Amino acid sequence: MRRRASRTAKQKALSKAKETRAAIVSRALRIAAAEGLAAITIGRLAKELRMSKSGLFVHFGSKEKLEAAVVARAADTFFEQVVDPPGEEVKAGIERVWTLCDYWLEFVENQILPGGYFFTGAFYVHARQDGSVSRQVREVVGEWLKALRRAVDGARHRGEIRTPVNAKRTAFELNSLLIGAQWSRLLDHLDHSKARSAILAKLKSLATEKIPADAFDSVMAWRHYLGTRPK
Amino acid sequence: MRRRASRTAKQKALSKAKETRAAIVSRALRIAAAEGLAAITIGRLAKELRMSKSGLFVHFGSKEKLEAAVVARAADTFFEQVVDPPGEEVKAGIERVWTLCDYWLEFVENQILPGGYFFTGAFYVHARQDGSVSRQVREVVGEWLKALRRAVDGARHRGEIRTPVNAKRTAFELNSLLIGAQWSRLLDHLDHSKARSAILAKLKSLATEKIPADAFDSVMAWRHYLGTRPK
DNA sequence: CGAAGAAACGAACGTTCGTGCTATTATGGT
DNA sequence: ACCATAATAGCACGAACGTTCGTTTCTTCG
Repeated sequence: MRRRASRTAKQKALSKAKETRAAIVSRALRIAAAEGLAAITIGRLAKELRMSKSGLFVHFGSKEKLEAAVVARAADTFFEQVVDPPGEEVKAGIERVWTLCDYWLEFVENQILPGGYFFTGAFYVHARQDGSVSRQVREVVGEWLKALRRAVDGARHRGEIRTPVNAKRTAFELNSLLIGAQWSRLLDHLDHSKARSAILAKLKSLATEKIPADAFDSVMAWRHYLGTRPK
Repeated sequence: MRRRASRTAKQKALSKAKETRAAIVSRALRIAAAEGLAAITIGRLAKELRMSKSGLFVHFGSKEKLEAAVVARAADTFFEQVVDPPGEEVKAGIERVWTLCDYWLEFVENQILPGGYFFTGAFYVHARQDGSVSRQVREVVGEWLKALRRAVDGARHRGEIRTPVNAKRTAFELNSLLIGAQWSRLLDHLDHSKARSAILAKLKSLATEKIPADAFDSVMAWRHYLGTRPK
């Protein structure tokens, strides 16, 4: 009984700590998304959150664990917004492929993580580094690419994509367009319409006659097709 | 006359200093290419070069100037290897476009800057930052894209690319494939053959009948065509 | 209310960062 | 060989880094 009581107390108390922890991670994520993971600093975080360095520190035990928490949170946000938004029907076929790309671009546009280039930037920094955080970053990026490949494969098995096509290569080309779009956006403040057109053109070149060719002619046409096609 | 003498002395001495300076920049560039610009540190450089921090420091006057020198050297290397290799005839038309892309990939493959992802990585880090170094990085990347666009435009004016085509968009798509190729290489140790095929496919879809379509069917076929076509 | 325990604090540790001084050593023209 | 001057070294600085410590404040249950 004493044990039970103590555990209850612990839980309540921990919930308070969890809030603080979450607040720290949020703030750290904002910094990281805008300036890179390396810009996260215990001292800076403490100052911004009006806490003491030590009080903040104990929530994680080490800088590395803090960074890991930030990456994990960023990954959650990304997958929730792009790969499987909760409460939304799972798409299939070419629509699934399109939706992945479309949401990816939206994710960057909306700056859900301010700066919006969290993983793209983080990946380049950590691609060749070792350390658990770097591994974590690479893993998330790998998961994304796997999801994209699975979508292409799914569309092929559904007969919406021509069969003699390499899913890996298609995913590679689509992913390239996405990254390139962000690149152009960062360089010239270009919007993503070019990228969306290019993606549709790519899909058009892959699609079977199951889907009317003119559906791919513009983003508008495509969205209209998605709304009106026979289920 | 005294002035002349003193200037001569200065020049000789400066030439010695220039060597040291160059050695420092080389070492710093190696670090930056492998671990990012941020990994450059006066202390680390001094240790690796068996110099004192201060002795090294005075060559540049500030960390920022050192970084600027590193970026400048990296840019020189890049343009020399990719955009206009000295002593090589300037290509034209579609061949010029292909050569730019091909050399770009080679630049990454050969790890001329070890790690090979100097500007791609640096760009992501500095795209949203301000400061003269960041501006410098963005400028180099902009120059590259401009060169690519000019090449596409040149090919169009030569009648080798279909006219109703947007040079900006084509350059965007090609650049995307390049960046994406490096991305895949970093993620999966993939080689660049997928990228080269995709680039040729893109060029094929753009080319006029001036160039035989089957020349684009593989890298081998393309290289053979380049070797045997009528001048 | 009072005791127990969690959460936050303040100060300090040892490093490393970039950057100044002042002194010493190398170099090269006369 | 000498001497001006360039090149480098040595040392110290203030700030910021991540981390640890002992102490204090807040929360919550009995």
